[in-house]
This record gives sequence, C-alpha cells and structure tokens, in this order.
Amino acid sequence: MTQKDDFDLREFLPYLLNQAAEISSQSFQRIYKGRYGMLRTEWRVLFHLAIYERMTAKDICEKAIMHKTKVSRAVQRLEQRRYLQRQPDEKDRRHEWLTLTSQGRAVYEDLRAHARQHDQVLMQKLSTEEITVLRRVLNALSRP
Amino acid sequence: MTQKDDFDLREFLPYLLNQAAEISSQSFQRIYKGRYGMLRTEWRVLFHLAIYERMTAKDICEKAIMHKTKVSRAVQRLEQRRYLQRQPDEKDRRHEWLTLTSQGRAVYEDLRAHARQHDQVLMQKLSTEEITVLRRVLNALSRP
DNA sequence: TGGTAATAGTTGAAAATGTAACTAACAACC
DNA sequence: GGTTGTTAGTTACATTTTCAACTATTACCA
Repeated sequence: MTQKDDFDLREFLPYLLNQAAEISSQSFQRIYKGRYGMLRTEWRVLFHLAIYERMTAKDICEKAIMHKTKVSRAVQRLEQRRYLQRQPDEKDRRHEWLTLTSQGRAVYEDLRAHARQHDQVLMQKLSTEEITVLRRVLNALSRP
Repeated sequence: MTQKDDFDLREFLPYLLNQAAEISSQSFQRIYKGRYGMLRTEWRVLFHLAIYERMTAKDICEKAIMHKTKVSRAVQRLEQRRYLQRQPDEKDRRHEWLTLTSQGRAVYEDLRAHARQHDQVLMQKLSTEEITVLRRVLNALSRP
C-alpha cells in the first residue's frame, strides 16, 4: 500500500477539514448524546437560542447554515422535551419566535461547560499562535 | 437578535471545523455528484484506491477513518459502476484486494483535476503562511 | 381589489447513515 | 482434531437526512 499518485489527500482542504471536524466532534457528541439523547442539529439550535436569546427558525438557518427542514425538526424535538417555547409573531404570523425554557437554559449551561472543557483539550494539541490562525482561517472559510 | 451569552460559537472548534468543512465541501460535491452521481463516501474510497493502488476495505477504513459499513457500501456501488474490481486474497480469503478499473481511474483523474482547481479557489482566501499552518493543524487534529 | 408571487415553516417519501447482529475464514489453545 | 476466539466484511433494521411538494400568511402590483 504505497503511494502511487502525486495527489496528496492530506493537502486537499475539504478532505482535511472533514476529517478534523469528524474527529473533533466525536467526543463532544458522546456528551450531548449520552446525557440528553440529543442530535448534532439539536445542540446547535439550542446553543444559538441560548446565545441570541430570541430567534425565528429562519434566523437559525442563516446563522448556523442549516437547512430549514433540519431546523424545523430540531425545534420540534427540543419543544417536545420542553427545552424551548414557540411564540407566533403578532404582526406577521408566518414567523415564530423561539426562546429557551429555564429547563433548556439549564441544559445549555451544562453542555457549555463541557464544550469549553472539550475545546481546552483540543487546543492542547496546538500552540496559541496556531489557535488564533486556525480560528481566523476557519471563520474565513465558513463564508460561502 | 443580539448576543447575550459570553460563550462564542465562533470560537468553539468542533463547530467551526464543521462549518468550514461543510461550506468548503459543497462546491466539490456538486462536481462528483453532478458528473457521476457519487456520494462523499464514494469519492473518498475512489481517491484512496487511486493513490494507494491496491488496498483492502480494512486498509481504507483505517486511512480514511471511515466505518467499515460505509466502506463496504461505497465499494459495492463503485463495483456496480465498474469503477473497481475485487480480488480475494489467495492466502487469506477473508481479505479482498480492491483495485480501480481503467474506467475508475479515468473518473479519478477527472475528479482530481477538479479537486486541485477547487483547492486553488479555497486557498485564494488565505495567505501561504496560513495555508501551511492550517494543513499542519488539521492533520494534528485528525488524529484521535 | 384581485390575482400572482414570495416567504416561513411543515410534512412525506426516498436516500443515506449508524448500530448491532450476522457469516465466513482463519488462529490459538487444549 | 475440536472448541473457542478473532478478524474481514456484509446485511437488516432503526434513525437521520435530503428533496420536493405542501400549507398558511404576507407582499406586490396591474
């Protein structure tokens, strides 16, 4: 199994990014899945609502770059667990404002602590300079 | 929709990595999906076989960090399209050696050209220094 | 005003993925 | 040699995701 071609997958950015994303997500997944049976789409919605306090599904789609059906279903499940509330907009009843319940906020705070800790572990593999470059670069690449 | 919490998703590495991976994969996806109806798992297997010439499914699992069922199904579909051949190992008939057909190699060469071009576009957003740091860091984060 | 277009969000069916159980071949040990 | 354990790979079933079509509401404009 020796390399034949001169094309190196380890230099192809989409491949590398996926690999790193996959690996770095796994241990965090064990936490939100293990503790709350949540999916990736769900913690993302939960975190957005915690951070921005009040959003419509559309807002979440844009911020999180998630498809509306994903958001719709994540919201449903979070609502079933009483982690969030919906409130139709009076002026435009196509919109629904979403906010976390106190229960949802508690879950968020727990997960946030784990997220911070998880990030610490990841960053131990890197120098401070690498971390700043990485964050800057990933933010740049996240804009389509 | 103003930020309330001091936790910043844009600093949480698994989130950032996923976002960047997602965005940066999209235009390449349009190519392999549009031209050959392939899935992400399939181009990955195809590329590995092109680069390493001869591998078992197990080898691919390890190199590509993919679950064996994913690899198994990708191999099936690539075989159906006559992009690869299987050859049982004579000594240990649990192993199957996989190699690309000339047709598979042709598809690879086409996709490789697009991959290179795609990478060029991505890298235009970054400085050469950022690129080297990024590659090094992503490789480090890709090891569990 | 009425008719068409646009927007927010949901739903159903098809495709893809994850999980666990399975088969087939080999290894190791008594 | 026969039993038990391991390994490579597949399959079946449940869960998740994707895609397209749908509803309900508002915007646009002749």
